[in-house]
Amino acid sequence: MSSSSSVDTKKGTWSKEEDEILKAYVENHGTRNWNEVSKNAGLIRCGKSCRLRWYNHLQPDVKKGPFSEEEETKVFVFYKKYGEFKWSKLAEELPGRSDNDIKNFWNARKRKLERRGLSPFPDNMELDDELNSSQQIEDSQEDEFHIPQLKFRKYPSIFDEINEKLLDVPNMFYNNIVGSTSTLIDRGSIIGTSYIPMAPPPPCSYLPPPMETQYHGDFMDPDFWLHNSSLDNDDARRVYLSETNFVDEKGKKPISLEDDVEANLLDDFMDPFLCIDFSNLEDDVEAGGRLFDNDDNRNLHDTI
DNA sequence: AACGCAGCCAACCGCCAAAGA
DNA sequence: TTCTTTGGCGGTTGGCTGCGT
Repeated sequence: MSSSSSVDTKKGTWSKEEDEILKAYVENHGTRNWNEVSKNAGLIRCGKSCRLRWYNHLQPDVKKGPFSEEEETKVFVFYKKYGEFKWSKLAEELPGRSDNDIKNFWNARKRKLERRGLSPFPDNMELDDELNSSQQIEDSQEDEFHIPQLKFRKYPSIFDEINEKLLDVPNMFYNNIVGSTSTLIDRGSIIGTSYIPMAPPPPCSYLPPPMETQYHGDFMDPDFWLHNSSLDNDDARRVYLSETNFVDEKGKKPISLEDDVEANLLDDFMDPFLCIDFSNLEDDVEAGGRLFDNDDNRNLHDTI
Protein backbone atom coordinates (compact mmCIF):
# COMPACT_ATOMS: atom_id res chain seq x y z
CA MET A 1 0.00 0.00 0.00
CA SER A 2 1.33 3.33 -1.00
CA SER A 3 0.03 5.57 1.67
CA SER A 4 -2.73 4.24 3.80
CA SER A 5 -1.48 1.19 5.65
CA SER A 6 1.31 2.54 7.75
CA VAL A 7 0.94 1.50 11.37
CA ASP A 8 2.14 4.94 12.47
CA THR A 9 -0.58 6.95 10.82
CA LYS A 10 -3.56 8.27 12.71
CA LYS A 11 -7.08 7.61 11.50
CA GLY A 12 -10.51 8.93 12.26
CA THR A 13 -11.90 12.40 12.73
CA TRP A 14 -9.52 15.31 12.36
CA SER A 15 -8.97 17.53 15.38
CA LYS A 16 -9.04 21.31 15.18
CA GLU A 17 -5.31 21.40 15.87
CA GLU A 18 -4.58 19.07 12.97
CA ASP A 19 -6.75 21.17 10.71
CA GLU A 20 -4.87 24.30 11.64
CA ILE A 21 -1.49 22.67 11.10
CA LEU A 22 -2.48 21.35 7.69
CA LYS A 23 -4.09 24.58 6.61
CA ALA A 24 -1.12 26.66 7.64
CA TYR A 25 1.32 24.36 5.89
CA VAL A 26 -0.60 24.16 2.62
CA GLU A 27 -1.16 27.90 2.50
CA ASN A 28 2.57 28.47 2.90
CA HIS A 29 4.02 25.62 0.87
CA GLY A 30 1.35 24.36 -1.49
CA THR A 31 0.40 20.75 -2.25
CA ARG A 32 2.94 19.33 -4.62
CA ASN A 33 3.39 16.08 -2.74
CA TRP A 34 0.88 15.08 -0.08
CA ASN A 35 3.19 12.65 1.66
CA GLU A 36 5.71 15.47 1.99
CA VAL A 37 2.98 17.77 3.25
CA SER A 38 2.08 15.28 5.94
CA LYS A 39 5.68 14.66 6.92
CA ASN A 40 6.89 18.24 6.89
CA ALA A 41 3.85 19.59 8.64
CA GLY A 42 4.41 17.09 11.42
CA LEU A 43 1.08 15.37 11.02
CA ILE A 44 0.66 11.69 11.82
CA ARG A 45 -1.67 11.27 8.88
CA CYS A 46 -1.07 9.64 5.54
CA GLY A 47 -0.80 11.85 2.50
CA LYS A 48 -4.09 10.71 1.13
CA SER A 49 -5.87 11.60 4.31
CA CYS A 50 -4.34 15.08 4.23
CA ARG A 51 -5.36 15.57 0.65
CA LEU A 52 -8.93 14.52 1.35
CA ARG A 53 -9.16 16.76 4.37
CA TRP A 54 -7.87 19.73 2.43
CA TYR A 55 -10.09 19.38 -0.61
CA ASN A 56 -13.23 18.43 1.27
CA HIS A 57 -13.02 20.80 4.24
CA LEU A 58 -10.11 23.16 4.51
CA GLN A 59 -9.54 24.86 1.19
CA PRO A 60 -10.81 28.44 1.21
CA ASP A 61 -13.78 28.23 -1.18
CA VAL A 62 -15.30 25.06 0.24
CA LYS A 63 -19.05 25.35 0.63
CA LYS A 64 -21.05 23.64 3.36
CA GLY A 65 -24.74 23.20 4.06
CA PRO A 66 -27.61 21.86 2.00
CA PHE A 67 -27.56 21.99 -1.76
CA SER A 68 -29.34 24.94 -3.31
CA GLU A 69 -31.99 24.44 -5.93
CA GLU A 70 -29.55 25.64 -8.54
CA GLU A 71 -26.94 23.12 -7.44
CA GLU A 72 -29.45 20.30 -7.48
CA THR A 73 -30.50 21.28 -10.97
CA LYS A 74 -26.90 21.19 -12.11
CA VAL A 75 -26.56 17.65 -10.82
CA PHE A 76 -29.57 16.49 -12.80
CA VAL A 77 -28.55 18.39 -15.90
CA PHE A 78 -25.20 16.66 -15.71
CA TYR A 79 -26.88 13.29 -15.61
CA LYS A 80 -29.10 14.28 -18.50
CA LYS A 81 -26.05 15.28 -20.47
CA TYR A 82 -23.80 12.30 -19.81
CA GLY A 83 -26.18 9.55 -18.79
CA GLU A 84 -24.17 8.84 -15.66
CA PHE A 85 -22.55 10.53 -12.69
CA LYS A 86 -18.89 11.38 -12.55
CA TRP A 87 -18.41 12.93 -9.16
CA SER A 88 -15.14 14.64 -9.92
CA LYS A 89 -16.45 16.17 -13.14
CA LEU A 90 -19.58 17.28 -11.39
CA ALA A 91 -17.49 18.90 -8.68
CA GLU A 92 -15.88 21.05 -11.36
CA GLU A 93 -19.30 22.40 -12.25
CA LEU A 94 -20.32 23.07 -8.66
CA PRO A 95 -17.78 25.48 -7.20
CA GLY A 96 -17.16 24.86 -3.54
CA ARG A 97 -18.62 21.38 -3.57
CA SER A 98 -16.30 18.40 -3.40
CA ASP A 99 -16.92 15.16 -5.23
CA ASN A 100 -17.60 13.60 -1.84
CA ASP A 101 -20.27 16.18 -1.04
CA ILE A 102 -22.03 15.57 -4.32
CA LYS A 103 -21.79 11.84 -3.93
CA ASN A 104 -23.28 12.04 -0.45
CA PHE A 105 -26.03 14.31 -1.67
CA TRP A 106 -26.99 11.96 -4.46
CA ASN A 107 -26.72 8.74 -2.47
CA ALA A 108 -28.83 10.17 0.34
CA ARG A 109 -31.47 11.40 -2.08
CA LYS A 110 -31.49 8.16 -4.01
CA ARG A 111 -31.79 6.04 -0.90
CA LYS A 112 -34.54 8.14 0.55
CA LEU A 113 -36.71 8.30 -2.54
CA GLU A 114 -36.19 4.76 -3.72
CA ARG A 115 -37.19 3.51 -0.30
CA ARG A 116 -40.51 5.19 -0.95
CA GLY A 117 -40.70 3.67 -4.40
CA LEU A 118 -39.96 6.97 -6.11
CA SER A 119 -37.45 7.93 -8.73
CA PRO A 120 -34.51 9.97 -7.45
CA PHE A 121 -34.90 12.19 -10.48
CA PRO A 122 -37.28 15.15 -10.46
CA ASP A 123 -40.74 14.49 -11.84
CA ASN A 124 -40.29 17.00 -14.62
CA MET A 125 -37.05 15.49 -15.81
CA GLU A 126 -37.52 14.02 -19.26
CA LEU A 127 -34.50 11.89 -19.97
CA ASP A 128 -35.84 10.35 -23.13
CA ASP A 129 -36.00 13.42 -25.30
CA GLU A 130 -32.53 14.46 -24.40
CA LEU A 131 -31.11 11.00 -24.87
CA ASN A 132 -32.81 10.57 -28.17
CA SER A 133 -30.26 12.70 -29.97
CA SER A 134 -27.66 10.81 -31.95
CA GLN A 135 -24.89 12.53 -30.05
CA GLN A 136 -26.15 11.30 -26.72
CA ILE A 137 -26.40 7.74 -27.92
CA GLU A 138 -22.95 7.96 -29.44
CA ASP A 139 -21.51 9.27 -26.18
CA SER A 140 -23.22 6.63 -24.16
CA GLN A 141 -21.72 3.84 -26.23
CA GLU A 142 -18.43 4.42 -24.50
CA ASP A 143 -19.97 2.59 -21.62
CA GLU A 144 -21.75 -0.61 -22.54
CA PHE A 145 -23.86 -0.46 -19.45
CA HIS A 146 -25.75 2.61 -20.50
CA ILE A 147 -26.75 1.79 -24.00
CA PRO A 148 -29.60 -0.56 -23.14
CA GLN A 149 -30.81 1.82 -20.49
CA LEU A 150 -31.21 4.59 -23.02
CA LYS A 151 -33.00 2.46 -25.52
CA PHE A 152 -35.24 0.52 -23.23
CA ARG A 153 -36.61 3.55 -21.51
CA LYS A 154 -38.56 4.24 -24.66
CA TYR A 155 -40.56 1.03 -24.50
CA PRO A 156 -42.61 0.72 -21.38
CA SER A 157 -44.63 -2.13 -22.81
CA ILE A 158 -41.49 -4.20 -23.13
CA PHE A 159 -40.39 -3.18 -19.69
CA ASP A 160 -43.61 -4.32 -18.20
CA GLU A 161 -43.53 -7.59 -20.07
CA ILE A 162 -40.01 -8.42 -19.01
CA ASN A 163 -40.38 -7.13 -15.54
CA GLU A 164 -43.54 -9.01 -14.89
CA LYS A 165 -41.79 -12.23 -15.77
CA LEU A 166 -38.72 -11.54 -13.70
CA LEU A 167 -40.22 -10.00 -10.61
CA ASP A 168 -39.92 -13.21 -8.65
CA VAL A 169 -36.33 -13.81 -9.60
CA PRO A 170 -33.83 -12.98 -6.86
CA ASN A 171 -31.89 -9.77 -7.13
CA MET A 172 -28.67 -11.50 -7.99
CA PHE A 173 -30.17 -12.67 -11.16
CA TYR A 174 -30.55 -9.12 -12.25
CA ASN A 175 -27.17 -8.10 -11.02
CA ASN A 176 -25.29 -10.80 -12.83
CA ILE A 177 -27.28 -11.77 -15.83
CA VAL A 178 -29.46 -8.87 -16.65
CA GLY A 179 -27.25 -6.28 -15.05
CA SER A 180 -29.97 -4.30 -13.39
CA THR A 181 -29.96 -3.07 -9.84
CA SER A 182 -31.89 -4.59 -6.98
CA THR A 183 -33.76 -1.45 -6.13
CA LEU A 184 -35.58 -1.65 -9.40
CA ILE A 185 -37.01 -4.99 -8.53
CA ASP A 186 -38.26 -3.66 -5.24
CA ARG A 187 -39.98 -0.90 -7.12
CA GLY A 188 -41.60 -3.29 -9.47
CA SER A 189 -40.95 -1.41 -12.65
CA ILE A 190 -37.95 -1.00 -14.85
CA ILE A 191 -36.98 2.60 -15.13
CA GLY A 192 -34.12 4.76 -14.00
CA THR A 193 -30.76 3.09 -13.71
CA SER A 194 -31.72 -0.31 -14.94
CA TYR A 195 -29.87 -2.22 -17.56
CA ILE A 196 -31.39 -5.07 -19.44
CA PRO A 197 -29.76 -6.90 -22.31
CA MET A 198 -30.82 -6.20 -25.84
CA ALA A 199 -33.96 -7.88 -27.02
CA PRO A 200 -33.43 -11.61 -26.63
CA PRO A 201 -34.36 -13.77 -29.57
CA PRO A 202 -36.74 -16.57 -28.72
CA PRO A 203 -36.83 -19.28 -27.58
CA CYS A 204 -33.84 -18.79 -25.28
CA SER A 205 -33.75 -15.44 -23.55
CA TYR A 206 -30.20 -15.60 -22.36
CA LEU A 207 -27.86 -16.69 -25.03
CA PRO A 208 -24.33 -17.95 -24.69
CA PRO A 209 -21.96 -15.01 -24.87
CA PRO A 210 -19.46 -14.57 -27.67
CA MET A 211 -16.03 -16.15 -27.28
CA GLU A 212 -14.39 -12.85 -26.47
CA THR A 213 -16.96 -11.71 -24.00
CA GLN A 214 -16.05 -8.44 -22.43
CA TYR A 215 -19.28 -7.61 -20.71
CA HIS A 216 -22.35 -9.46 -19.67
CA GLY A 217 -24.05 -7.15 -22.11
CA ASP A 218 -22.51 -9.16 -24.93
CA PHE A 219 -24.81 -12.02 -24.07
CA MET A 220 -27.08 -10.68 -26.70
CA ASP A 221 -24.48 -10.41 -29.41
CA PRO A 222 -26.42 -11.26 -32.54
CA ASP A 223 -23.42 -12.61 -34.46
CA PHE A 224 -22.70 -15.14 -31.81
CA TRP A 225 -26.23 -16.29 -31.81
CA LEU A 226 -26.24 -16.63 -35.58
CA HIS A 227 -23.02 -18.64 -35.59
CA ASN A 228 -23.92 -20.92 -32.72
CA SER A 229 -27.60 -21.45 -33.09
CA SER A 230 -26.97 -24.92 -34.54
CA LEU A 231 -25.39 -26.13 -31.31
CA ASP A 232 -27.61 -27.85 -28.88
CA ASN A 233 -27.59 -26.50 -25.37
CA ASP A 234 -25.13 -29.02 -23.97
CA ASP A 235 -22.56 -28.38 -26.69
CA ALA A 236 -23.00 -24.65 -26.49
CA ARG A 237 -22.61 -24.83 -22.75
CA ARG A 238 -19.32 -26.67 -23.09
CA VAL A 239 -18.02 -24.13 -25.57
CA TYR A 240 -19.18 -21.34 -23.38
CA LEU A 241 -17.59 -22.66 -20.21
CA SER A 242 -14.28 -23.59 -21.81
CA GLU A 243 -13.64 -20.64 -24.05
CA THR A 244 -15.22 -17.62 -22.50
CA ASN A 245 -13.01 -15.13 -20.77
CA PHE A 246 -14.97 -13.63 -17.94
CA VAL A 247 -14.08 -10.21 -16.73
CA ASP A 248 -15.63 -7.83 -14.29
CA GLU A 249 -18.17 -5.24 -15.30
CA LYS A 250 -15.49 -2.76 -16.20
CA GLY A 251 -14.02 -5.31 -18.56
CA LYS A 252 -10.70 -5.33 -16.76
CA LYS A 253 -10.37 -7.77 -13.92
CA PRO A 254 -10.48 -11.44 -14.95
CA ILE A 255 -12.88 -13.60 -12.97
CA SER A 256 -13.60 -17.26 -13.21
CA LEU A 257 -17.12 -18.47 -13.68
CA GLU A 258 -16.70 -20.66 -10.62
CA ASP A 259 -15.71 -17.71 -8.48
CA ASP A 260 -18.59 -15.66 -9.70
CA VAL A 261 -21.09 -18.40 -9.15
CA GLU A 262 -19.70 -19.24 -5.74
CA ALA A 263 -19.72 -15.62 -4.72
CA ASN A 264 -23.32 -15.26 -5.53
CA LEU A 265 -24.49 -18.66 -4.37
CA LEU A 266 -26.92 -18.73 -7.19
CA ASP A 267 -25.68 -21.36 -9.58
CA ASP A 268 -28.96 -21.75 -11.30
CA PHE A 269 -29.40 -18.09 -11.95
CA MET A 270 -25.89 -17.75 -13.25
CA ASP A 271 -26.78 -20.22 -15.94
CA PRO A 272 -26.61 -18.30 -19.18
CA PHE A 273 -28.91 -20.85 -20.77
CA LEU A 274 -31.71 -20.10 -18.44
CA CYS A 275 -34.83 -19.86 -20.52
CA ILE A 276 -37.56 -17.40 -19.92
CA ASP A 277 -40.53 -17.12 -22.15
CA PHE A 278 -40.59 -13.88 -24.04
CA SER A 279 -43.08 -15.04 -26.56
CA ASN A 280 -44.81 -11.71 -26.70
CA LEU A 281 -41.65 -9.78 -27.23
CA GLU A 282 -41.75 -10.02 -30.99
CA ASP A 283 -45.03 -8.18 -31.08
CA ASP A 284 -43.65 -5.56 -28.82
CA VAL A 285 -40.66 -5.16 -31.04
CA GLU A 286 -42.81 -4.74 -34.09
CA ALA A 287 -44.89 -2.21 -32.26
CA GLY A 288 -41.85 -0.39 -30.92
CA GLY A 289 -39.83 -0.36 -34.09
CA ARG A 290 -37.24 2.08 -32.94
CA LEU A 291 -35.79 -0.45 -30.55
CA PHE A 292 -33.58 -1.59 -33.38
CA ASP A 293 -31.92 1.61 -34.26
CA ASN A 294 -28.37 0.58 -34.96
CA ASP A 295 -26.65 -2.06 -37.07
CA ASP A 296 -26.30 -4.71 -34.41
CA ASN A 297 -29.88 -4.43 -33.43
CA ARG A 298 -31.07 -4.52 -36.99
CA ASN A 299 -29.26 -7.85 -37.32
CA LEU A 300 -30.99 -9.00 -34.24
CA HIS A 301 -34.26 -7.83 -35.65
CA ASP A 302 -33.59 -9.90 -38.77
CA THR A 303 -32.82 -12.89 -36.61
CA ILE A 304 -36.14 -12.60 -34.90
C1' DA B 1 -35.27 9.00 30.22
C1' DA B 2 -34.01 5.27 27.38
C1' DC B 3 -33.97 3.10 23.23
C1' DG B 4 -34.11 2.29 18.28
C1' DC B 5 -34.01 3.93 13.83
C1' DA B 6 -32.95 6.77 9.86
C1' DG B 7 -30.36 10.24 7.74
C1' DC B 8 -26.29 12.61 7.09
C1' DC B 9 -21.58 13.17 6.49
C1' DA B 10 -16.63 12.47 7.20
C1' DA B 11 -13.37 9.31 6.36
C1' DC B 12 -11.47 5.04 4.81
C1' DC B 13 -10.53 1.37 1.38
C1' DG B 14 -9.16 -0.57 -2.83
C1' DC B 15 -8.37 -0.01 -7.51
C1' DC B 16 -6.30 2.27 -11.25
C1' DA B 17 -3.62 5.42 -14.07
C1' DA B 18 -0.07 8.73 -14.40
C1' DA B 19 4.32 10.17 -13.12
C1' DG B 20 8.81 9.35 -11.82
C1' DA B 21 12.97 6.60 -10.91
C1' DT C 1 11.01 -0.90 -20.51
C1' DT C 2 9.95 -2.10 -15.93
C1' DC C 3 8.99 -1.17 -11.31
C1' DT C 4 7.54 1.91 -7.60
C1' DT C 5 5.22 5.78 -5.82
C1' DT C 6 1.66 9.04 -5.77
C1' DG C 7 -2.70 11.07 -6.65
C1' DG C 8 -7.41 10.57 -7.98
C1' DC C 9 -11.62 8.35 -7.97
C1' DG C 10 -15.84 5.69 -6.76
C1' DG C 11 -17.79 2.71 -3.43
C1' DT C 12 -18.57 1.86 1.19
C1' DT C 13 -18.48 2.20 6.18
C1' DG C 14 -19.13 3.88 10.71
C1' DG C 15 -20.02 7.49 13.98
C1' DC C 16 -22.83 11.29 15.21
C1' DT C 17 -27.28 13.52 15.55
C1' DG C 18 -32.07 14.19 15.67
C1' DC C 19 -36.48 12.33 15.91
C1' DG C 20 -40.15 9.24 17.21
C1' DT C 21 -41.83 5.82 20.36
